[in-house]
Amino acid sequence: MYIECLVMERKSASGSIRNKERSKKKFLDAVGKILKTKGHAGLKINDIAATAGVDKKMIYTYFGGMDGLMDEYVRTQDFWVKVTSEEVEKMKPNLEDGGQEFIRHMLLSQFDYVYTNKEAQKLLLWTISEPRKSLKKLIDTQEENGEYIFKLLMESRFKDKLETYRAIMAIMVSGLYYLNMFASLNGSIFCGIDTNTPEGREKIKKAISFMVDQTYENL
Amino acid sequence: MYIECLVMERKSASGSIRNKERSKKKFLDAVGKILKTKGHAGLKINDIAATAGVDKKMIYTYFGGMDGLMDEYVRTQDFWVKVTSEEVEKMKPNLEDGGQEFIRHMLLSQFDYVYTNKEAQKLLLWTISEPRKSLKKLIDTQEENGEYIFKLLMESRFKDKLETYRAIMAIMVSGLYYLNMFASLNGSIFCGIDTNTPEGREKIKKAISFMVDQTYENL
DNA sequence: GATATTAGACACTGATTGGTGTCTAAAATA
DNA sequence: TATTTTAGACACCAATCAGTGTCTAATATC
Repeated sequence: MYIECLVMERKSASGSIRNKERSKKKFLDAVGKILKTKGHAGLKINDIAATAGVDKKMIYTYFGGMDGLMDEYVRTQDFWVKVTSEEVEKMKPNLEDGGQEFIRHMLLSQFDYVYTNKEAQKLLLWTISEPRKSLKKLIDTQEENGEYIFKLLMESRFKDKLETYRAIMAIMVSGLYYLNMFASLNGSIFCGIDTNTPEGREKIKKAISFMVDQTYENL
Repeated sequence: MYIECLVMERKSASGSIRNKERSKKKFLDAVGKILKTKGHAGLKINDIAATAGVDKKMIYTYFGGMDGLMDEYVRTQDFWVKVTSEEVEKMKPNLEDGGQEFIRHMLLSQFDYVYTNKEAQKLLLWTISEPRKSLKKLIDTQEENGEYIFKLLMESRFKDKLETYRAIMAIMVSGLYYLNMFASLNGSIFCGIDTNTPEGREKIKKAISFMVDQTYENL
């Protein structure tokens, strides 16, 4: 009987009306859409089902419930993980500068990327709002990726100063994260800089560039 | 009739069993307590009433509803507004350095303050999670306060470079905000720095101090 | 002390939430 | 083609949510 069960396992429906994989994708897309517009707090199971246009019951059968769906959604996101791995290849030729131009370029493009990508912004906000295994895993993966870059590009250049270098990067990266999240909500002026105007953003970029240079020249 | 209404206005109850002001305070305290533990998303009217030990109906009669209560709560918070105004007095004697020591001290103490004060942390998170008039007003007040300091201490020192100085401060302040919120949730290691250990925090402080010095020396 | 007012206890409504049971028809299997 | 499986439509439940009406007893006013 058990063997039969295994043998009899049938393929998922792949018709034009009933299609498991297509419906799963619809759910995952709905999560993305709602996250982008309402943030993680707006991820209610009824809304997701309505947005996907598929019965909510399927969320339980496919993903085991909301948590499973959220986790699977988060697992499909890797945003800047791939961005950076593309960039790191592009930048490899001139790595004799200890990664100075690479890190400058990365910080500046990250700053704009998070600004334009609302989904990434809400995901970022999610990670500091709610403890969740899959979010932690996402962060850990990013962290590993970053570690690879630190080891590859900066370790030999900064040696015993590497820890301070790391701390400086931590402040800058989290600073640009926060500024972008701040910009799109309760007022955009922070320390007198309007992070929603091109002029304001240019000032931030200038500051980032200055700080990178100072770090490479004087640390 | 109208005149009579005005004249007849009686004092609020101030007995030991029924006491308007005491109950209002209980509500405001309950908001603080729930915000600290569950964050702004946990601010449900039933929970607040239960925590306060006062009937939820009173929230409507006293504050006009949840929004009114939240707004009044936010209005009572002024956290670092007073911190900085105390500090600015203390630091006034040696303002010939263009505010270098003042800003160093402010950033470092801000970093620890946000770390230990969960309520401030959740309030900060609130401001980048939900648009709300009273939150915007709180931010604007802070911004005015900061503007006063910039004008007083840094303007004459940095002159046409003031805008870049502002941008650097914006990055550092928001960086330390984000790092603290990050630390208390989905993993504490950011760029290889563990912001939950004294060693990790010391590294961040060293970096802050370095960046302040570089700014004052080379901007 | 008598009267008017109001703090607050309690019960209730309707909307929204997450979650499940049942039935049908589409699609896979034999 | 006949049979089995399952996608998914629909109805339903219990819990939780915000908000309101009613009644009583504590308090203020006279």
